[in-house]
Amino acid sequence: MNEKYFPKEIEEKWQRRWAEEKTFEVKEDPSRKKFYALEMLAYTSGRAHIGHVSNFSIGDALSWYKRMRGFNVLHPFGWDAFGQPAETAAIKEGTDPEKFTRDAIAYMKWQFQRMGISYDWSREVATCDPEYYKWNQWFFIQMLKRGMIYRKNSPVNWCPKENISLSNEQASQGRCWRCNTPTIQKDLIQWFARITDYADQLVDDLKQLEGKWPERVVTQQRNWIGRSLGAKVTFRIADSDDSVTVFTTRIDTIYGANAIVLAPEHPLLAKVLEGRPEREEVLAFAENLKAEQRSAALDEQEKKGIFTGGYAINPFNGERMPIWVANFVLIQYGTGAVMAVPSGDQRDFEFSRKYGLPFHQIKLTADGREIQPEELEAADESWTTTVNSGQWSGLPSKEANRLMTEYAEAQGFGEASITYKLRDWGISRQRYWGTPIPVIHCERDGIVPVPEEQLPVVLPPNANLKVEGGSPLDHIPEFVNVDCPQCGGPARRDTDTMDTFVDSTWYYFRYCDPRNDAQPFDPEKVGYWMPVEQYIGGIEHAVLHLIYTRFWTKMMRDLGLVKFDEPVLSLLTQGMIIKETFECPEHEWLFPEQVTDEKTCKICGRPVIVGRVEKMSKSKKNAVDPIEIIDIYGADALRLFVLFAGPPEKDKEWSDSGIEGTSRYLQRVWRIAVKWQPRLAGDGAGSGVEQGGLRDYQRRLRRRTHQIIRAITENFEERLHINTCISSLMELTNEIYSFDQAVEKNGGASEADIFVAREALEALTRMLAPVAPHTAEELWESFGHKQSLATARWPEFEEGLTREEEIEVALQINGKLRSRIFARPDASEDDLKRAALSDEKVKAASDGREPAKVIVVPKKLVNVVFK
RNA sequence: GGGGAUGUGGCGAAAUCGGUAUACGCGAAGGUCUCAAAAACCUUUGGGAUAACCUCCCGUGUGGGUUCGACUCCCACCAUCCCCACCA
Repeated sequence: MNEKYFPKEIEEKWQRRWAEEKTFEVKEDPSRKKFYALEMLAYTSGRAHIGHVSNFSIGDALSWYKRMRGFNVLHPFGWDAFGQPAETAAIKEGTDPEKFTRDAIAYMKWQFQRMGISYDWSREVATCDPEYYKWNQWFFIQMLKRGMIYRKNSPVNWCPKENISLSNEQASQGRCWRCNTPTIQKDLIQWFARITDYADQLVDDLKQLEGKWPERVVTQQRNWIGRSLGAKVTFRIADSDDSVTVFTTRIDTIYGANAIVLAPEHPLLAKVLEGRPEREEVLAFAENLKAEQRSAALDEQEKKGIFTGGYAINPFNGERMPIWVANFVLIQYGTGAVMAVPSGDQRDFEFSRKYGLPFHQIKLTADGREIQPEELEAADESWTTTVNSGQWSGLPSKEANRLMTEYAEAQGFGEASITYKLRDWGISRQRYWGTPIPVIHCERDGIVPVPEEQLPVVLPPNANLKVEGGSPLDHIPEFVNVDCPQCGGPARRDTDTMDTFVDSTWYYFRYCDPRNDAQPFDPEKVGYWMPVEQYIGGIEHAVLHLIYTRFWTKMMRDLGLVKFDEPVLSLLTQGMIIKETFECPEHEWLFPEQVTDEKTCKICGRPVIVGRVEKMSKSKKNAVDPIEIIDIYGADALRLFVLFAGPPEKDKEWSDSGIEGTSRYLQRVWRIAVKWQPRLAGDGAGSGVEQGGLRDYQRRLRRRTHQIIRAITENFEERLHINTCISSLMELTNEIYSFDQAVEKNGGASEADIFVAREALEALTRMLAPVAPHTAEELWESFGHKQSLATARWPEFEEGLTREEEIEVALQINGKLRSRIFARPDASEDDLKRAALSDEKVKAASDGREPAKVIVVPKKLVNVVFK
C-alpha cells in the first residue's frame, strides 16, 4: 500500500478489475429483489461535461448502496445518438453524421469510464444502431395499424435556423427548445401520434406519482395537458342554416355575452362573409392578424378585431350577438371560437371596451353588490350570485353552471365537454439523421407499411445534407424508389425520419433485453426489471421526454407488452452545476482572476456583469473539463465534490477550493488507513473483546461508528441527501483521528484498540464505496479482503451501541436556554424535572415562586415557566 | 396574468416529527513542526456589550400571529429564481 494517495493508479486498477471481472453485469434472478437505477441517456454531443458527473454520481451512489444491501441492481447506460446537431457538426467538419456520432460515442465513453461509474456496459444501447431503431419502426407500424398514428396536413412549428419541424412541446413559447430561435408556422403533411387519446390517463395517473416525483414536474405536466371541464354551446347564425360552436368553462355567464368571436383561421369566417360588402376588408384584416399572431410575442399584443357583419343567436335568450374575428382567439384551442363575456373575463372586457360592446350585469360580488367594470381585475370567484339570467337568476355560479349545462343538453344546443391543451405529438421530421419512417406510398394502395420481416429500413449512408428542398432522403433514388409490398407496382418510400424523442421513449425498456432480435424486448425480462425504481435526470424534460415516455408505456401496455401504467416509480431532477461568468462591457468575457473583489474589471475598472450559468464554455471563460479535474484530483474527489456541494436536486456552483477540500478529505482517510492497515491485517486480531471491558475513548468510537452507520443508512433509505452522508463520513473520520490520538497517548495499540479501529475503519470504507468507490475498494483490499466491495454487505448498526451513556439536556427558563443538565439517557421525566428545579439558575429565577409549568421533553430539554 | 419554489455566518450548506440554530466543509486568523516554505497537525471563528474563557443582549429576508417553546406552523409583505401563459 502506497504511503501517499495516488488516485490515478488506484482508479485505473479498479476500472480494469471491474471490467475484467464483469463486476457490474447482472442477470435476471427471481430469487432476489431487484433495483433499477437509471440515469437519462446521454446525448452524443461529443464531450462530457460536469453535469454528466453530477447526474451519474447520484445514480451510482444509490446503485452501490442498493447492491451492498443485497439487491440485484440494474444500472445500464446508453446513447441518444440521432438528431439534428450531428448533421450540423458533420457539415461543418466535412464528415458524415454517422462518423461524427460514432466518434463522439467512443470519446465520451472513454470519458465516462474514467469516472468509474458502476454501469453494466454489456447492455449499452445507441439509438442510431439499426438493431435499436428497427424497433422504433416496429412500434410505428403497430401504432399505424391501430390508428394511433395518422397523417395530416397541418401547420407545424418550424425552426428557420435549424430547418426542422418541432413538436408543440419543443416549441413552447414560440421558440425552438434547442436554439431559442423564434419559430414560424409552416404547412406540411406530418405524422402524428395520438397522445391525446391518453390525455385523461396521463392526468389521472399523475396521482400515482405524487410524492415520488418532484411536485413541480407533476404540476407542469398537469398544466401542460391542461384538462378543463366546461361546455360546448352551439349558436345559430342569423338568416342562415349555419351555426357556430364555442367552448366555455363558464356557461353560467352566457347572459352576459355580447359577441361571438372567431379565430382568424376559423372556417366559418368565409361563410359568414359570403356575399357581404365588407368581405374583402375583413379577410384581409384576418390575414393580417394571422401573420401578427405568428410573429410577435402574444402577451405584448393589443386586442384587435373586426366585425364581420354577421350575427349569432344566443340560444338562452334569443339575443342577436355580433360575430367578430379577433387576434386573441386561438384556432388550436377549444373550438376556435368563443363567446365574449366582458363581465366574466379580462380579455373579453378589454376587447369590449376597445370596441364599445355592451356590458351586461350578470354577477354580484360576495357582499351582494353589482360588479363594476373596473373590478374585473379582481378574482371572479367572489362574484358568486348569478343575476339577470332568466330562470337561473339568484343561483350560485357553480350550481348555475351545472344546471345550465344540463338545460343546454336537454334543448339540444350544447353539451358538457372537456378540452385539453395537449395536442397530438408530431413525430415526423424532414431530416436525415433519424429513424426512417417505415412506410411506402403507392399510387394504387396508398399508405402501405413496410412488412415487418423487411425491418429495419436502414438509413442509407452518404446522403447529401446540403440539398435544398425536402429531406436529404428525397434525393437518394435507390432509397426512395421501391416496389409496393402489396401490388408490386412502383412506389415511393416515405422520406421523413422520426423525432428523436421517439428513440428515448422506450430505451430503458430495451436495456432489460438489449440484444433481442425477435422483439423490442422479452416481456418477461421487462416484467422482472421494470418499473424503474429511481430515475435521475434534468428538469428540462419535465414536459418533453417525461410525458412522451409515460404515453409510450401506456401504449405498450395496450399492446400487451407490459403490465403496469407508470414506468418510473421515483424521479429525481438533479440540479445543474453552474459557474460564475464575468462580462466586462469593454473586454467581454473575463477569467475570474481578471476580476477584482468588488466585481470590477482589472483592466479597465468598469463594473462587470456577473452571471451564473450551467453551460460552461471556452468562449465564456468558465469551462471546467471533468477529465482535466480527474487528471489532477481523481474521479473520486470529483464525484465527492459534486455530491457534497449541496443536496442532489439543488443547483451547485463549481468551486476550485471545493474540489481541493474533497481531495484533501480522501488523503486524510488514506493516511489513517495506511497507519492502521498493518495492525488490521493480522488474522483475528482484537477478537473476543468484551464491550464492558472497553475504555471511554474506545466506547466512544464504537458509539459514534454505530450512530453514523444509522444516520447514513436512514439517509439513503429516506432522503438521498448524499451531501449529509458525506458530512457524516467526515465526522466518522474525525472520530477515528481523535481515537488514534488517544491510542498514541497510551503508547501503542491494544487488542481492544485494534478491534474498535477495525470496526470503525471497515464501516467507513464500506460506506465510502457509494461516493468514492475506487478509494474504498483499494482500502478494503488492503485490509485483507479478497473480494470486491461490490459483493460486501452494507454495515449494520446495533441499536444498543448507538446509545449515549450520558446526555446533555437543555434547561430553558421561559423558553430561553439558561443551563444544561447532565443525565443518564434513561432518566425519567420526574428525574429531569427534579434536576431542573434544583438547578442554581432556576432557583435564582424563581424568586421564591413556584413555576407555573414545567415541560419535559425526554432526552432533549426541560422548560421551566414562571409567570 | 397564473403556477411552483427559494431566502440561515465571509462562502457552500446542516438542523429528518414544533424542542440546545449554524453539524460537515470552504475561507480567514493564530500556533506547532521546519534554516525556510509547502503539506500535515492543533486552536479560534454569527454579531454586540465586557478586563474576562464568567455572564447578558441580539440573531434563520421583513412585519404580525399561534405556542411553554418557531428556521420549522398560520397570515401579510419584500426579494430572487424557475415553469406556463390571450387556453375562453
